Amino acid sequence: MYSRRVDTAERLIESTRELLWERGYIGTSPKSILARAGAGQGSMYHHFKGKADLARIAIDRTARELRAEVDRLFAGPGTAVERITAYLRRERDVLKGCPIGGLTQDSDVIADPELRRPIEETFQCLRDSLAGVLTEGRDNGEFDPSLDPTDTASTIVAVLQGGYVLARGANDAAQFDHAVTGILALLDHARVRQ
Amino acid sequence: MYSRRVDTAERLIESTRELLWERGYIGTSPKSILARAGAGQGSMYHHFKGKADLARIAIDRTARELRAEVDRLFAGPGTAVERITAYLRRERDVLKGCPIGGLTQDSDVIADPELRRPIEETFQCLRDSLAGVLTEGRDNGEFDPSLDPTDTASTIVAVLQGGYVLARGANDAAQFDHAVTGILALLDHARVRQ
DNA sequence: GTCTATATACAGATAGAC
DNA sequence: GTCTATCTGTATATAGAC
Repeated sequence: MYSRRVDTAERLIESTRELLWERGYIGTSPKSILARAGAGQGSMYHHFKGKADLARIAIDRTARELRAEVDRLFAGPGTAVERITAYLRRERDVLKGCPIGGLTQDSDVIADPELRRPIEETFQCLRDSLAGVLTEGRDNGEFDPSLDPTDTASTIVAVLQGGYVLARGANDAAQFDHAVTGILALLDHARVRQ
Repeated sequence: MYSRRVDTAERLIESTRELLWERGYIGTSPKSILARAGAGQGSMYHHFKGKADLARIAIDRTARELRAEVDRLFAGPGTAVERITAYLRRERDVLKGCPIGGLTQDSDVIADPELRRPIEETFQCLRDSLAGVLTEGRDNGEFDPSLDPTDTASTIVAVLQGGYVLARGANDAAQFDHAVTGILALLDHARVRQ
């Protein structure tokens, strides 16, 4: 039987995940991680090689969680438009930004292939899921045959990520919603009418 | 007659602009600014109150430049789609990211109204320009009357900002182009055919 | 495993000489 | 106006006691 108390390594990883989301990689110090986890220097360097190692594990976990949620949401029922709408309109803390997309602005993350890879894989996963749904929709007559599923999927992911950027820039979550409303309206124009 | 040699304050501002673009606000130290400008501590604190003051002036200038270019590009001739295409396809160093949009990920920037304001104003300016062009296009019959110019403008700015995010995440500028191609195709579906 | 002590370098700013 | 010296605190990591 495992201890009911969450162990120190686990608390360090979770604290790192929160801080990476709030402050980015450059802005997250080992000291702040230790303070949040309630641990001492020794614990961190016992369980992990250092800041980069801990960050890699934290980012990996966040990316895996996001991909799992994408898989779950797109596996559901509904037309292409319905599933895309559900994904774009799903509840989220817009002003916190995307825990994965936000890291792309961090030059130390982008420069380190170990840190960047989970980000790339997450975008790839999301794009693939969207492209799959769009292809389905096109092939069963929901969309105009001229619609390109992969380019359109890229556009939808970009609207999502750009929506976070606009919202944070204006300190107003509604900016995200406007961008989503706009892309859904445009997608509607690409639908085949009977 | 002014000295031909660019003065120290000017070099400090330009160095700060570059570093903010490359490393963000948190990641830019006074030391790195001084090294790039070839100046000593004393010069910086003589001309500016400190890092935040210098950053504010640098961000203001970058934002103003961007807005001026937006005004210039949208004042040109052409249909709505042509002008929007020209803006989205204009040459840019995609992998460096947007010098304004990238700052939205920086929590210290977003938390300081003085630093955030020029970002908000720049997005507002871009959205207004796009909305103006889209309204024109809708009113002269280029677009379907059901097209909402302001939501669509938000979407286009989001695609732009999100395109940078995707490109940096994949370390591949083509990701930006895919997203742009997708939104232009969707806009085409909203056009009125004769 | 976890703690505290310690080490080197840098962040960010001030003081005062020239 | 610009420089160097100096200051307090933090970043990141290692050492070694318990």
